[in-house]
Amino acid sequence: MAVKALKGFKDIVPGEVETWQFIEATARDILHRFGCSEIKVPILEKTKLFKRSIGETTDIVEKEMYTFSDRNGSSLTMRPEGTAPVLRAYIENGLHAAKPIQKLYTIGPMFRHERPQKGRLRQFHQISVEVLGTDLPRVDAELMAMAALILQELGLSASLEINSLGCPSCRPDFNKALLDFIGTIDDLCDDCLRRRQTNPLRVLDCKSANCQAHYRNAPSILDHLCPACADHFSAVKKGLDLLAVPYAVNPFMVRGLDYYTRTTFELLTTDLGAQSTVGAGGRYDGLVAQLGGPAVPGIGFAMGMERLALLLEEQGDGLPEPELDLFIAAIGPPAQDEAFRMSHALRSLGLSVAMDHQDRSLKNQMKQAGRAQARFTLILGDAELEKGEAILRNMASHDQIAVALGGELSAWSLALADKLFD
RNA sequence: GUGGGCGUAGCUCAGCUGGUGGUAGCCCCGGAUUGUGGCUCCGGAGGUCGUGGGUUCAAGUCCCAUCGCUCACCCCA
Repeated sequence: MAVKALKGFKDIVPGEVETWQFIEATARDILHRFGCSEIKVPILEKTKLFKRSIGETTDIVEKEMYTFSDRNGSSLTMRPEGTAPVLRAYIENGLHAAKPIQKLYTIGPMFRHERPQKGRLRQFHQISVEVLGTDLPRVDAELMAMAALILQELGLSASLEINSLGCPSCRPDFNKALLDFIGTIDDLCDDCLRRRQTNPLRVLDCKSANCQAHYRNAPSILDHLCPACADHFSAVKKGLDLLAVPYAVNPFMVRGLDYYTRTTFELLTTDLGAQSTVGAGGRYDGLVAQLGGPAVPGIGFAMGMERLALLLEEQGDGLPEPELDLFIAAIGPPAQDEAFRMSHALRSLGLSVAMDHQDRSLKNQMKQAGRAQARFTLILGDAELEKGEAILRNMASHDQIAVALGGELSAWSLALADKLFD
């Protein structure tokens, strides 16, 4: 049996990769419009980094990380998310000193050992953005508006939900109120009983109809925000209103990582099977300091590229086929030699050129040219070599003209080739 | 970690209560057109029926095991 890829690890093959390139190019373009700079960070980090940032008791850290020992015995982990490595790099390279506000993005693979399903893989890819050095609410609004714009320019629709998780000074109040409330319910489902211990907030997300009926009266985090957090949240909403970005407030929204403070948000869709989140993020004002850096606030989000690609299949218009400038159809060994030389010369001039090296029939080669979406085909056989000119065929119009070998051809450009047919 | 569905050609899939693997579609090659593509027609190539065992005169089909894929739960991008 041939060796196959690991479970949850996927190849992105020609025919699919064009979608990925489109996603990446679109995202990069928009990110740059908003003043973001790319940063490339390693895929392997010390395990400690993720335990400290994501949280020891989160599912990611407890059971989903690809962690193993290096040859010297130190514990390494393949990054399960992008924020921690980027913040580590930000601190390590002194980027806070280089610029008061850093807007950084990174694109690449993340790894989580989960059971794969639609829209979820063990190696998946994220576009991950971090804005460091400011806690102005408008930055939050701007970041969400940017995320929404990326989806919009990809031709995708998703809804934005926002919430505030408060800060270390107001969240404990809410946690206590929530736990008190849960304590009054006597028929929680098994999942919720477990969640009550591990992450009380998460019960509010329960899919059981019975539980949901109870939670309708649950305390809302938004009623427990301290004045500073409440002000921040209303300023964020005002910012979104000013930019005319539609959103819904969801006080029950929960995030899976421990480091979030204040603003959190998700971009949701119903077109991804059981997965509904295409992108998500939030503010993490204590995290940089917690990782040993300066006490600067930050906010970020990530979008799942597999999920974007799935959505493009569901909602998108399809991508244009790549074109080929020229196919050279050569008949017979002498013509093939000449065509071989020509193909390289023309590629050196900037044209995309294809030819066949297998001595196939002209008919077959024309077929290949058609399949490859060639704009022009150059036909070259013994007769043409003798005359010193080849036949240039415009594939769309079927017009053909004779062109001198070594003359027009050597000076070809795309524009010239079109003009030759006037 | 738990549960459901599915493994037949490179891809998408037929194959009924066991009885010789499909003129199937796409793709590929050749021909119709001695040197001119996308359409059409004709011909051809391509298979350890996931793997191992069992039942049977006979297994793609039934049974067991195993591996893989997939969807869902948990959780998440």
